[in-house]
Amino acid sequence: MVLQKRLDYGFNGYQVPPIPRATRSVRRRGIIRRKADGNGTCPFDLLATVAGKLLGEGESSPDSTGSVRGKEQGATVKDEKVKEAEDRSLKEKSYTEGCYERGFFISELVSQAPVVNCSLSELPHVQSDTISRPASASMSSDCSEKLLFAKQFVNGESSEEHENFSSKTKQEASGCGVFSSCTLDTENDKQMKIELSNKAKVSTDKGAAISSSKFPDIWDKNPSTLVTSDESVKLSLSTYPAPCRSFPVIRNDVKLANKDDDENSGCTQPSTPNKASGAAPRVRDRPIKKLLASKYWEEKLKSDDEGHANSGAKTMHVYYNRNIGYKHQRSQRDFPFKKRKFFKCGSFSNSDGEMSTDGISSSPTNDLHGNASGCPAAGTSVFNGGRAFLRPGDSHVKFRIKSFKVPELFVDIPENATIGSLKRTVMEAVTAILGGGLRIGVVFQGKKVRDDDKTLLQTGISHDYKLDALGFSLEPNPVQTSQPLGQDCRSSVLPYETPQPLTRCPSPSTVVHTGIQQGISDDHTGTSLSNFLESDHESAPSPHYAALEKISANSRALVPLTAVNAEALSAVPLRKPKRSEATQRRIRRPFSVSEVEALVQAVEKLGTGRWRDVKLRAFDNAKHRTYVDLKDKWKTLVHTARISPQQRRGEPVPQELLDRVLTAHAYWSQQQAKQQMKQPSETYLLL
DNA sequence: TTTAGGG
DNA sequence: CCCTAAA
Repeated sequence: MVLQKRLDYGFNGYQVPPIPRATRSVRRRGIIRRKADGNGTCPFDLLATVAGKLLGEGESSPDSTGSVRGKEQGATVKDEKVKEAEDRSLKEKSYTEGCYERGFFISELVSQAPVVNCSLSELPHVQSDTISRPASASMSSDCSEKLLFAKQFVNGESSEEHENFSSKTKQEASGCGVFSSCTLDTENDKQMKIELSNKAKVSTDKGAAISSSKFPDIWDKNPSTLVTSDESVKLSLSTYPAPCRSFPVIRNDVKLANKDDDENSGCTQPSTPNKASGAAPRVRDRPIKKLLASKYWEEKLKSDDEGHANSGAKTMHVYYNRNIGYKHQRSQRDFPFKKRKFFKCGSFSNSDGEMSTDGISSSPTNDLHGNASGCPAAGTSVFNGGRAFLRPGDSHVKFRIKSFKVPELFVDIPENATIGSLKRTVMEAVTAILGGGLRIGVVFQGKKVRDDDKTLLQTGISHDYKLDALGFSLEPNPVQTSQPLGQDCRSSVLPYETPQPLTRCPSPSTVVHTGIQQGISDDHTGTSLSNFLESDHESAPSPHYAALEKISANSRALVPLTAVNAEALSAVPLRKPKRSEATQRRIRRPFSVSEVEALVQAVEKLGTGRWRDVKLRAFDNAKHRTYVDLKDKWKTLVHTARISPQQRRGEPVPQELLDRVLTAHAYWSQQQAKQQMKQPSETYLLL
């Protein structure tokens, strides 16, 4: 029985570390400089820049070594330490600072003991204050079973929410209840679920409308484990930030700019009581590679304390990365990660305070407020506070994006899976999300800026713009298949410009970490990513992917099952737009006459429709010729044979061969037709 | 993974 | 050649 148990983890949001870490490359720094002048960059460029940094950076530096805390801890379930970590994470998340919390809370409820509160309180990272609320909420539900509940709260809701917080939490708790229903009700069943989500509450409650039934997919595969109850769904929806996520923006900090390192960066909010916030920052910085490594987490965790790695001081110039790696999306179901269907608009913004120049986190409340503004009922998801500074004489507007949040993830993993596998699973999920394609949305003064051609100046984004006025959001690509919810919410958002290829986030790990940690850094920025689930990491060109893949590979050994769902917001697929370098088109290699002959000969013998055999027979050693290539070549040969010699291009193919092509084609077509005749007849007979 | 087709 | 739906 035990073995059978699974854990579902829903991570609502991971935060993506602030993009940049100052340390090494520019990219790390979150700072982006843009010209403010009219001629300068347009919003679109800005977006691209942001996205590029986020996604594009392939490698992140892994400096950190230490222990990772954030996520891992959260993830790790083992021992009390683990619990603590979870708690921590919870706290952090709960920390209201910025957004509510983006973190997740993970509480493990072990048999009947509603330990939650304690755990929360205990959470190391978090200052007790921040978290308590959420924690309580989650805590409230006791689950006899082990219940891991991690949630991020995202909120951008207004202050009201803030007040309501407790109530909300409760609700969420109830949401847990859902789980609980699974778990609690059936005490016998042991299930462990972890749900991490950033849920931003969506003012628009389409969510309500959404019933679990509508989104069965997510869970369906493992019904037992998954939470299907409507309530849960609702909750999540409600919580969820809409598809559009907003995140805090960036502030231009001169000061920050100067700093390099993680720790230094003003981003960190060390000062603030909320540790959670602090934690987040750390995460961000880490390079992806490290992230990958299991150690990665730990390191981050360690780093957290001290440093928040924040984006470095140096200003970065934006660059666009075009890495786009991704491949085809697999069906959602197949994909290990489950997507979350709904996305509403969730938005959360960070409060200004957080955004504060120094990187000082703002008080939670502030955040909330900020959020509120950020996510209007209307549903604009995005929001954030950002500041732009303009130095006199400087026509550039600098932005510093502290972090983007990664939207929730769902992980379904067996109870007996190892912590390591859990970590990997999460990592994979995160990776998938990031790899799915994102696009950036810009919100300025409460409105989405859709005109990519406008300059920053024209838009009003210049040195003197106000802090909260500018926000960026990560939006999922519309491409994704399912996005039932997401669409609704924000389809409006989508309309943005076409996505450009974004580079990948520098460090996935970071993201994750953050996530775990919880909304730590969020304060500033919340981002929502949409995720897709693309299964193929392979395709991903960027280094990240490589790293990721490794991870995943490793993890696989350990983890049997994982289902993660990423949600997709509505959005445009980033990747699609352009194929980044990563996915280069294979070089064109015209077939030589000899190859054509070999092909013709093989087809004459084997017939069409057996391309694999043809490949094996005639091109077994031609690694670059795939059976698809052979098939395509045959197709073109047939076409070539049918057209007049004058219309043919390229290296001329002996007419003799072309004749054979036509002959063989006709023959095999006939054969095929005969087969068809028989089959159908049988079918008819049956009918 | 292959096949089959459209792009 | 690429991309995908189907199988």
